[in-house]
Formats: sequence, C-alpha cells, structure tokens
Amino acid sequence: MTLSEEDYIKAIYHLGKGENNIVSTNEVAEQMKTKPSSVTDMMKKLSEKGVANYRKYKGVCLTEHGLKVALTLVRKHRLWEVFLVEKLNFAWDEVHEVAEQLEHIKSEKLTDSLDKLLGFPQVDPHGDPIPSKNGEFKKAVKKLLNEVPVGTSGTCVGVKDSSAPFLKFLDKNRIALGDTILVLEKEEFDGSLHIQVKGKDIRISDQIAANLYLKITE
Amino acid sequence: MTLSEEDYIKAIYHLGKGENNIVSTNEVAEQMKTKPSSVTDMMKKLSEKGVANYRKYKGVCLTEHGLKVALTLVRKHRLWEVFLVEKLNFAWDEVHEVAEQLEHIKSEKLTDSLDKLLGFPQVDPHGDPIPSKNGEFKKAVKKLLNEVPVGTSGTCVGVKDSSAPFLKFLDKNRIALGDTILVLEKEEFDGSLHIQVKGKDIRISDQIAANLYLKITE
DNA sequence: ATTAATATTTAGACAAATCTAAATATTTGT
DNA sequence: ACAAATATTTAGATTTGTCTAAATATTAAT
Ligand SMILES: [Mn+2]
Ligand SMILES: [Mn+2]
Ligand SMILES: [Mn+2]
Ligand SMILES: [Mn+2]
Repeated sequence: MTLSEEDYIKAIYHLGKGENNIVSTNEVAEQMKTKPSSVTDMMKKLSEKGVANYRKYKGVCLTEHGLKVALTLVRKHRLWEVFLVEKLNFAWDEVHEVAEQLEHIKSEKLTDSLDKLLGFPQVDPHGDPIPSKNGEFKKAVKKLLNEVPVGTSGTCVGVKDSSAPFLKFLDKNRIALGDTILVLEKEEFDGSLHIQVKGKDIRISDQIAANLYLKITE
Repeated sequence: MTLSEEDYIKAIYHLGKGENNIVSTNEVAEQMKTKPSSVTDMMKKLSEKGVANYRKYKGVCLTEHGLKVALTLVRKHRLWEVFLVEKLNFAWDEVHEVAEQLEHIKSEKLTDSLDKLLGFPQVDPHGDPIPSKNGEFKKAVKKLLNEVPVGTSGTCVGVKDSSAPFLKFLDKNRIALGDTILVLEKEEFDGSLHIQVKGKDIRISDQIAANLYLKITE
C-alpha cells in the first residue's frame, strides 16, 4: 500500500464513522483535500486492489481486508500520538500532524514494541480508542460531563461554553483539554460533581459540568 | 525535499565519505539500486534545487546547503536507531531498515525531543557518530582493539577472525557486536588487555584483541 | 593514435497521483 | 414529470520517479 492509498483508506474509514458506511466521492474529496475526479481514480484503484467496494455514482465502502488495513493505520496513528505526548512531552494539539506521517512507517515489530513501551494504552490523547493488534476496540462517544454516571472516566475534549469566564475557571482549576477526568461522586441535591483530574480531587457545579465535553469509551 | 530526493542526497553524502568528494553517476546508481539514467535525471533536479553541484560526465558533489540537508538526515537516522535499540529493544542489526523510513519524518521538534529523550547520544548502535543539531560531529574510524591506546572507548563492530572457536570465545565472554568496549589497562609484558564490556571487567589476550574491530570517534 | 571497453547521457515510454474542463448521471423542487 | 441544481465521471494534461534502448563521451589498451 502506498502512503496515498493508505490515507484514502483511512478517509473512507473515518467518514464511515467506524460503521463502514458507504461514503460519497465528494465527501472523500473534501476530507482528503483533493478534487472529486482524483477520488474517482483512486476508488477504482482501491477496488482493483480488493480493499474497497466502489460502484459508479453509488459511493464506496471498505472490504473486510480494507477495514483491517484502516484499523492498523488508526492503531499506529494513535499509538504514536500517545508516544509524542507521554514520552516527548508534546502538547495535546501538536501531535496529529506528526502522527499523520508516522502512521505510514512499515514495521509490525515497531508498532508492537511501541505499544508495549507505552504500557498498552487504551486511548489516544484525544480520548479516541486504540485498536488492539487484532483490530478490536471499543467505540468512543462524546458526552457532557453532567450526563455521565458516577464512576465514569474519560478524556476532556471540548467545551460547550467558550466564554472567557468559563475558560478562566478551567484554567484556575487546572483542567485542560486532553486531561483524564474521573467522576467520583454526584450530589443529589444540586447535581454538583466531585471529580478527579491530574490526581487532584475537586468539586464542580452542575453548570460547569454541563459545559464540558468528555470522550468516553464504553 | 521529497523522500526520494532525500535518499539521493544521503547517497551522495555517504559515497563522498563525509569529505564531500565528487562521486560518479554509476556509484550513485549502485548505491540507490536504480539505473544510471535515473541518476542523471535526479542529479539535474538536485542541481536545479541548489543542493548539488553536477557537471555532465564529471560527477556530482553536495553544495553547502545539500551538506546540511544530508547531516540532518544522518542525524535523524542515527537517533532513531538509538531509539529502537535503547527504548524498544531492537537488536543491533534490525534497526537500519526502519530508520531508513523514520529519517524522513518532518518535525524538528520531534528530532530534538527524541535527542533529549535519549540523553543526547554521541554514537548510534553501529558506533557511527551522531551529528548535533547544528551539524557538528566527530569522524569515526575502525581499528583493531589491540591498536588503540589505553583509555579508548568504542563500539564493537566486527571480527577479523570469524572462526567458530573465536566466536564461541566472544559468546562465552558476553561480547557482542554493538557493545561498547572501554580499554582499561594494557599489560606491557604480553600485550594482554583489561577491558570493560557491559559493565563487567574482563581480561583478554593480545591475540583476541588483534581480531576484534572497534569503531571509535576521536 | 586508434580502437575497444566502459561510463554517461539522451530520447522515449510508463505508472502513480494529481489537476482542469467537459460530459453525464442523480437528486431536488415545483 | 420535468427542469434546474448538484454530484460524479471521463478525457486529457502535468509532475515525479522510474525504466530500456540508443547515442555519445571518456578512459584504457594496444
Ligand atoms: Mn490524530
Ligand atoms: Mn497519513
Ligand atoms: Mn543505519
Ligand atoms: Mn531513507
């Protein structure tokens, strides 16, 4: 598989939302930042190679084999992202571009050794699950912090309210995107939460919780 | 610079023996496992881009700028090799092929963070020196262990005598290719050596030393 | 100093990945 | 159901990196 073919396979995979849905030529073109005509050519090639099912004007989805290729790429991409954050102190939002390159390195031994070095992580710095060597993984969903049950652990991936006061609050309480948050307790009376972030316990109001997105794998 | 261009630049660099000597079209073709006609085309392109000086029928060498590019690639290649051995427990002879891919990853921050993670290593697992961020490095020479002065440290890179008894001796004494050897003391009387390998001190005869190649940076 | 051998370049072709412009198919709105 | 809008494919061109075969230059040998 060439680098380009691999990126197209990943695009089809991601656009299919992990469900291997059929995706359109234009969708792929937008994702890949190429023209629809280029996509058509590539879809024919991927079909030839047996990694995609493409029907003229009808769209494209991955074959069983194509799905395996996609999952291997996703696995490598996310493992490298963990590596960059955990071992090289990259920030949450600096890793994607480099991982986009590293995911194409061909060495099964490298991937598996990296997995081991990192302690077989389950999720990447964006809270997305990392497929295991044989392609299994849990799906991630994004939920507001006030909607998850006590005991849930997830990655902080966004805010609903992006006003200055709210962001200032998060900063003051050392809550940042990419942090792992564990819900310890929920107060019946006012819906306030007792959570753990970066090893520290803090309490937050229902209002705060209602504006923080968590990515959780179930 | 494309991946292909980068590999050609490295080829010119290595064939020039670090001296930026002029190298011939056929030499480059052999090194790159391509045909001379392909090399001619690429040399024209590299000249256009200002990284090489090419004169028809006369050969090619790197420009100042090309040399910088080459040294950056060598730096990345060797840092990745150290990473693979030190952090992922790859064997001495498994790293080159993967490093050949990893050296093309474009991220200065990645390279420098990796350097730091590894503790700013001076040599790669083959005993070859690693250029610093600004392109400086010492040259390596290969010498027989019995020819280096006391106090010298180097990487074991080969044997002169490859007979079974000799290899068995090395195995018994836990000396392997890729090991760092430090010469602690030399016995005047018989030329026998007191050396340190993998933290252990051992004594070896002049005959043994005369059949072990060490790569040292001066 | 010719000739033979070797090295190098040129010419022309090809596959991969992309593009633009034109043609065709599908979908949507009335 | 038809026209208009949108989506998709086809045709033809371009760039990059490669190749083979033929032409030319350099070097070595007599
Ligand atoms: Mn990513
Ligand atoms: Mn990629
Ligand atoms: Mn190497
Ligand atoms: Mn390479």
